[in-house]
Amino acid sequence: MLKKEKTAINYKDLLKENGFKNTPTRLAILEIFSMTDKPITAHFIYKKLKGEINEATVYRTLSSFEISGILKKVDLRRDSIYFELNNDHHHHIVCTKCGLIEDFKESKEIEKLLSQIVEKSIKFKNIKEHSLELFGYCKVCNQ
Amino acid sequence: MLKKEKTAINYKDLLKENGFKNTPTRLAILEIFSMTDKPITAHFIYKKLKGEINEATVYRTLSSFEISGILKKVDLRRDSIYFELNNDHHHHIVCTKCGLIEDFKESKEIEKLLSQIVEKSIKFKNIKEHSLELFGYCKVCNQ
DNA sequence: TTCTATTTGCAAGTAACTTGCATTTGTGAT
DNA sequence: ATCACAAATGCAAGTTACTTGCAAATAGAA
Repeated sequence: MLKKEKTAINYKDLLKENGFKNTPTRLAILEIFSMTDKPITAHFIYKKLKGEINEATVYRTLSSFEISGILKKVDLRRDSIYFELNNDHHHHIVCTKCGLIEDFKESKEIEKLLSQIVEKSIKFKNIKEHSLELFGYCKVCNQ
Repeated sequence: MLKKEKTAINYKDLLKENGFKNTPTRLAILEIFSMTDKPITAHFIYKKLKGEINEATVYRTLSSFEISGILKKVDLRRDSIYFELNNDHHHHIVCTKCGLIEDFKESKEIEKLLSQIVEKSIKFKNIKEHSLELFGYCKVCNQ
């Protein structure tokens, strides 16, 4: 198992705020997310912490972090589900050939147009989130 | 196995255009898609045709239809992948509680804003498609 | 009708999680 | 500091959704 270590950012409080116990496993997982600027999979985290953590624990942790809102699920049309820190709202452009990911921020205009769609909806009232991902070839793969 | 039957719409030509042989299985699957106005899963199709078709064949057929462009994959954040006919471009509002789906058409404005995002991208050139799904509670589940 | 590549059925295999249960550990109360 | 207990973890087995290998069947061309 992992040993307790000090972390730069205060993840202890983040865990506490969300009703989680402050364990080395959870700190280590949050560390990896903070060091990685693109969405990652459970398996990626498992490999990074291999020997120090059980894969089932990774899945369980990611799942509870997602429910509490610390993490966000991202579907990149690949084999498995990706997660990223849920601290700034953005979307992705994904190369379906090599897997390259580029982030983009949603403009105020798009946000406004989406909320208009919800207002016009007959059956829906409470829209919490949305996915918006672009798929295609990056400049390298497009050659 | 399924017997050959006449279908109202000419799926025979659709299959031929896409280089597929005209089999009862494929016609039956296309029938189900044309009768169903929302995205469906491989398992849904299998149940509809139970006893007349093998589940592996359903998966194989959906996969090749998706590659050829007859069908479109939709990720509705549920257990399995959904498919729908790829004949008119639209998106979905999904109730994460009961699974209710409402379609919406993308406005010209959104389309324009998305293409501006691609133009501004440094790493990407050839964007083929995008996902845009809204998630939340429908009016019934929101109570 | 015959030939052949494609399609299908069947069964086994795989990848990505999930779950049950025993053990360990963090945390608040004493 | 110690205790008590719920929460967290490890391990192994289970599940689900899908995939693959291969032999048999069949659509479509000749």
